[in-house]
Amino acid sequence: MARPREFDSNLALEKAMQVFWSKGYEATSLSDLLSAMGLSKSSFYATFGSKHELFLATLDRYGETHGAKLIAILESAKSPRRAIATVLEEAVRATDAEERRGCFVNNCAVEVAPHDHLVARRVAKGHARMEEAFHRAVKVGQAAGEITRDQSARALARFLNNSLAGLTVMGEGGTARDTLQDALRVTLSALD
Amino acid sequence: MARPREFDSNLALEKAMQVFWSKGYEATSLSDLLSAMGLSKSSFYATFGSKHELFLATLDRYGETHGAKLIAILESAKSPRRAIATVLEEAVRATDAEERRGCFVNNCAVEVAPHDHLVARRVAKGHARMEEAFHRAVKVGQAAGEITRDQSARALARFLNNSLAGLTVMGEGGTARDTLQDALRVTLSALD
DNA sequence: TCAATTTTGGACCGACTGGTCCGGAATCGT
DNA sequence: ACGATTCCGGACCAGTCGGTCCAAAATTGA
Repeated sequence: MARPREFDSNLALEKAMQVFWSKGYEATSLSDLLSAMGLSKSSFYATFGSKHELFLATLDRYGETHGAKLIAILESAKSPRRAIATVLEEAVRATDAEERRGCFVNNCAVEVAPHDHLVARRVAKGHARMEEAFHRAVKVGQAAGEITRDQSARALARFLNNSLAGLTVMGEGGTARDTLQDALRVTLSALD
Repeated sequence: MARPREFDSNLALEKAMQVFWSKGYEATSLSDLLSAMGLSKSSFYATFGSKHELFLATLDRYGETHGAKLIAILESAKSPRRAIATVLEEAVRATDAEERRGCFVNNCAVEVAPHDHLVARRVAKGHARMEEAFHRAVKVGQAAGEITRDQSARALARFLNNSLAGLTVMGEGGTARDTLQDALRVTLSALD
């Protein structure tokens, strides 16, 4: 019995994430979401509860997709040093996109986290997972002699995470690619 | 002739900046501004034109006050190396404040700049001024032998600017002080 | 004192906000 | 074919949004 739902809720969630990522939380209206997700108000509220709950869900989704992808790169079998460079270069490359929207987690850290502890928790978790991934990569790299042992793996991981956040934010501000590449180059040289 | 204005428009601008800095552009309503600035709607529009024009004015003001302060530190007669450390430490220290609100310019880079080229221009200018200040400090430091000459002063300046942006964003996301200090320490060690 | 000038509070505007609710349509198992 | 169940479009809600406008009050130089 029961009529089956006519929309793919996973797909709708993905669409919603794209909108939030592009426009931010406050600037995204219900009708923005409804038209992007392609469903009616009733279905929206029945399925996702509210704009805020949906937002939390999109943040989670971001972690499971984009976040996981970066982490996978860091854990790839190739040289950890090279993997780290790839991740940072990815942030620089994103600057070329027609639409600069940075990293969803960092956007949330700036716009929403200070006033919303549920968002803050997710942001902190996202950062922590990236730090752990960097940490593992650095440890492997140190063992392989690719990365300096003058600094602890933990400190280097935190440093890399911080530089990555910087790149995404500077990129959103419109900083030229060359400028970011200079910053990236020095960042990587700190691993020597 | 003419009745003199009853409010200090500079003070009102300062109050408005504090509100925008704390809440962001979209989340700040007209009534938030009016009550913080202590003036009526008519005076508001007669003096500042619109919410958006006021926002641009507060961004300019931020550059002339907070931005200039950081630049002054970088140009202080003391050791440039020490001055650079002070500026970065300042970003870490800001994390302790009852309200984490990061750097107004970086907040704008994330929330507004991607969709508003007037804001984007001001953000770019703010970043450029910081880069120049870092650049001068690095050059002096290199001449004094405090800072490595393995990297160009320009690249180091861009690297420092990027790390600073990272610290402010990570701080807003709730990152622990120790974590930021690790990142800071490695950043400074890259100057060796 | 008085006209000129400017500021002021607040009424008012249409549009839109996020959110609720209901009646009809669609699809199921039987 | 039919009752049960679920979905969906859209009417509707009070509140707020940014912004305009005007009449009254206040302060000026003369």
